[in-house]
Amino acid sequence: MTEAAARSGSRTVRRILGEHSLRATPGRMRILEQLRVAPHPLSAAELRARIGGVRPDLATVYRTLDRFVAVGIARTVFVDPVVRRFEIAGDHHHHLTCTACRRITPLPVCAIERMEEIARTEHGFEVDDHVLELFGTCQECRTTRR
Amino acid sequence: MTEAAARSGSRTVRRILGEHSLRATPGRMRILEQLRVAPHPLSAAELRARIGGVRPDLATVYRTLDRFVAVGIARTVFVDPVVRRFEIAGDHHHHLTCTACRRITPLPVCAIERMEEIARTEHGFEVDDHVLELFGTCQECRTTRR
DNA sequence: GTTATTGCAAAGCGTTTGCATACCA
DNA sequence: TGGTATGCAAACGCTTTGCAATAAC
Repeated sequence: MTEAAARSGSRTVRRILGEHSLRATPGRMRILEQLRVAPHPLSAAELRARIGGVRPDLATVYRTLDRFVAVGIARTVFVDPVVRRFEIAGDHHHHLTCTACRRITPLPVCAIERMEEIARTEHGFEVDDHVLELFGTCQECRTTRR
Repeated sequence: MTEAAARSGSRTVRRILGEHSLRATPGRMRILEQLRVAPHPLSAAELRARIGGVRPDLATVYRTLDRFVAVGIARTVFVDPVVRRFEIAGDHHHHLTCTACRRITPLPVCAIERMEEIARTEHGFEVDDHVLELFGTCQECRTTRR
């Protein structure tokens, strides 16, 4: 990366944090930087490992990611029952998780039949199962005053 | 439940285990029974709690559920980042997870737009997010000999 | 200067594993 | 009877938390 690019990335990251009223600490900035350039959803430990130099503590990574999720900068990805994974909350998309090698590939499409076709034709990925869960609020929770 | 129904359920459970070459031990049978009558995906601890009398050890529940998943009797449901949930591997379906009360409701439909419509009209559930992950084998894993 | 954030260390919690015992086929 | 399943207890790995020190605004 050129120095100019790094400076511009730093500005962007600062701006994003500011827009969400989060203090721009060095650790946070570097965590957000990694989240932005990650090729696929990362666990907290993986994300930390990608940070060069003096890395923030794992606890800080978790706290920061929770914060990011809370304000909508990041999102949790459910593909692994043992590790929680995070990704930047940008365009809505899904993933191809290989059950053999566990590789995770982002898939920028979302109509299910169409997705399976694209997985096959463009990624040579044979879909044999999928997980689709809907989240929202049930009637009861919407009508009950809090 | 009547005695006759219990006897018939026991026979069914025995048959299912037999069909998968799994020994019909009391613990296994009771775990499978609970899995069959569960109204929604259960964690190992929740499932164990539903067993009356002398319950099998939690470790046994885990081992048994893993076994069930391996042979295709059960399936893992990804809706919670901290607990693994299991359900009987019957008809393909999905779930409505309320982000407020965490209640999980099965939804026996699977074309996404249609699902959202049914969630709204038949369950009064307002979908505002969903998880859709595809599983299968990538090209590389399929072409590499093992 | 105030308040939020961090590192460190310890605790927490769901899940897995080793091993001796008990059991099904 | 031989291989499998179980209970118990300890280990494990990911994640969270308390607290004093530090840094952002």
